[in-house]
Amino acid sequence: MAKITDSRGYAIGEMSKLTGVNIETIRYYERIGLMPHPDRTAGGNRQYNQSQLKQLFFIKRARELGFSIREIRALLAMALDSGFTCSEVHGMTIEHLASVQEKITSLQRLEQALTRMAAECSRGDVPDCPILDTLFELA
Amino acid sequence: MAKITDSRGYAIGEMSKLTGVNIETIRYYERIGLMPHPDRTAGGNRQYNQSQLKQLFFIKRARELGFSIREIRALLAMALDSGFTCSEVHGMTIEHLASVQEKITSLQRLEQALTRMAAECSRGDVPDCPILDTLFELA
DNA sequence: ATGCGATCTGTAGCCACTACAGATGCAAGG
DNA sequence: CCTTGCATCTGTAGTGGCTACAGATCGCAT
Repeated sequence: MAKITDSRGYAIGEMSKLTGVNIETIRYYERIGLMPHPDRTAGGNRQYNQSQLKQLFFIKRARELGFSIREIRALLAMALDSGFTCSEVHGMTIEHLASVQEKITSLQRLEQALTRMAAECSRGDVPDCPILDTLFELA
Repeated sequence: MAKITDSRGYAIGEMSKLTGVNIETIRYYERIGLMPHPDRTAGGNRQYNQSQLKQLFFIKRARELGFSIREIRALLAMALDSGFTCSEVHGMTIEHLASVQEKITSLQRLEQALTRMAAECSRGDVPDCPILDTLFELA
């Protein structure tokens, strides 16, 4: 049984390269308690283990899915304590999905408004612009 | 010719009610130079005029369209100086539109991923969850 | 004159990072 | 063993776009 992956742990730079999370951000996650305090070398450098690497991947992926830090904290608590239930996780996911869908809808409204405004514009070299007129109309 | 609207100017609270912009936010806009310094009463309260009201409406609308403060600064500069051209405004609008569309696309990708994850979930009362499994997979 | 809501200034907090400065750690080459 | 030079350390401040106070003052109606 050779110790392959866990032999000496990962320095913060390796963690960063492996996960794509910025070094400063990793330290930030530790500061706010999203990542645990890792071991230190004699000189004081951080040394991470395999499970901490997994956790950072987890956070990275959840962030990419648009979960907030607060939500990730909850997801992690569920993932690490064994007392969670799958339906709780499902609930959080559905809730988050709804907020993503809301954002999409409101951005699509913006898109339409902007498209309409741009279409009305002559693009000429004149200082008279229907886009600015629209913005300046008193409601 | 009765002085109706401009008679004594608007207090900040009126500005807020008329435009829907928070009082603190109006002061913030002044601090960062997005709104001009208005006149003051003898006692020091802000008194806004009609054109400042128009400007605040402008800002409000542009924010609702998702323009950043920096972009609004540029739009305002164009709107207030007469040296701007319509095609410049058009350009900014198109650029902003593109960034809105990018956001929509990326949110739609999130939406799909979340929907897929949620669908795989049994929602059971068990501590074994494909959603967390997905997040925990090493890439 | 008084009461009370509106407004004042100034500062700190929010989120999720990012960007330094200045001091060390660590590993490889000479 | 020593230097070199990159990696990492801590701590603080800045970003955007507000929001939320605290404690003082204004202004208007009674």
